[in-house]
Amino acid sequence: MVAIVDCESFYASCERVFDPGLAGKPIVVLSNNDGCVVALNKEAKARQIPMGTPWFKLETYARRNGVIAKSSNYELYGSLSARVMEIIGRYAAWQEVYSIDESFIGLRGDRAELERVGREIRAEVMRCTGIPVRVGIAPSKTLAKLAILGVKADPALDGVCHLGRYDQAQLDRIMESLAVTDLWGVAGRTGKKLAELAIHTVKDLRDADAKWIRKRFSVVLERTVMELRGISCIPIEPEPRAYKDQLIFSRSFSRPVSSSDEMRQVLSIYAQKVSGRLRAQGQAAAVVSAWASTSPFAQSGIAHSGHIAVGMPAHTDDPIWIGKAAHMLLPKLHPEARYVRAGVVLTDLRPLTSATPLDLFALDFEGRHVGDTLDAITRKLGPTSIGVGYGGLKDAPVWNMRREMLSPRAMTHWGELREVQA
DNA sequence: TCTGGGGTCCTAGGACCC
DNA sequence: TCTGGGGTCCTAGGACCC
Repeated sequence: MVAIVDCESFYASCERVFDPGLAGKPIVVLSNNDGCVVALNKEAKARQIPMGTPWFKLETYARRNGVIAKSSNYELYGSLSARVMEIIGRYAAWQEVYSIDESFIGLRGDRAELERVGREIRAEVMRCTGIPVRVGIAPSKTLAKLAILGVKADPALDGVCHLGRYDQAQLDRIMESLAVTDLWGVAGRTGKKLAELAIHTVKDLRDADAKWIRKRFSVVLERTVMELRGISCIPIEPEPRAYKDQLIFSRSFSRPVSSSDEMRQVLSIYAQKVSGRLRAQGQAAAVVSAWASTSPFAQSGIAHSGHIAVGMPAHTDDPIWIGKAAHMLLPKLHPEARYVRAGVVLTDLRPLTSATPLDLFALDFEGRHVGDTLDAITRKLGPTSIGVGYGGLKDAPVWNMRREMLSPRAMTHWGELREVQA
């Protein structure tokens, strides 16, 4: 059987672990730049605050109604996540860490046994970390995800749902009551297309002709149909990937950027950031893409987004070359548009060892180890201590990220530990 | 004034080959 | 009246996830 263990309102729960005074209060966690709501605990959900609400629209309401807002503290969430995942892993032969707050695991045993293990996981994760988790158990990943919906809907389940507790008639009723878009893997676009074909509920989809679904949609949705019938066909990936297929560094600016000089600087900095991640993976990239776009919410002004993809003559991890490639975006941008976001993307990645280029094609800066030197300096003096070329200019238009409600990094920095008086 | 960031997988269609 | 067939590789874009 497949089980999914997912953390309840993970970011909000992390905040609460180190600030017990927050217990019972509505908490929202904000995206970078304190832009919009990316997580809510159940008290905040009960106040009908929608996910994605921009903070500037919520701020007044929040202050008046005792809603606590927190800037996102990924360092804290990441370290707590690692601990939670390690504990979950003790209970299973294999484990796929699916996201920062979810893990698939494989379990064996009869229903009673699996429900007992589920409760044990829940209790142990709570005891060791203070994070509440839910457990959904079923024959396939999609159904395990569905079982989690059961946990959310029925408090009597006390956090653990083995789908086998329902007989066929009950299961039919449950599936009939759920919209297809409640399913893992079915979002709005597909939902709309399905609705045109009179498929509205999970049960409708389960009972649809799988081959026909494949023809009209894709093999992906066909797999969902099979999984709903209890036939597991989305494989488990126990081994974390050694490498990413692509690396992205993208950020919104703290104010719009129009001038070419400023954008050149932004692209240089982003290129240096993403090339740092590349070197951390021990990889080199052959394609550099860059993009910039204006605000989709702007009421006036020029709406524009530009993007380029540049093939490199050889695989490289050099921040200077990657920066130069990213600069090729500049002529594609509109001189009067106010850009609010940009990104640099690296694809066609290879491990550095097998990327050794022929000397003939080696790039000029290769062998000078500019990247390694940058890495060494930033490790010692911090991420803003040095940059090359335009990325080295002070007063960058992008770095004053707003994080006005940031909690301490209580798991990873000595100076920010939580103090307790006995 | 102020609306996130980083990924994966699949498919259609074009380029190219013989 | 008439212009092949079969295949691979690559990429852009769509859809989805958290």
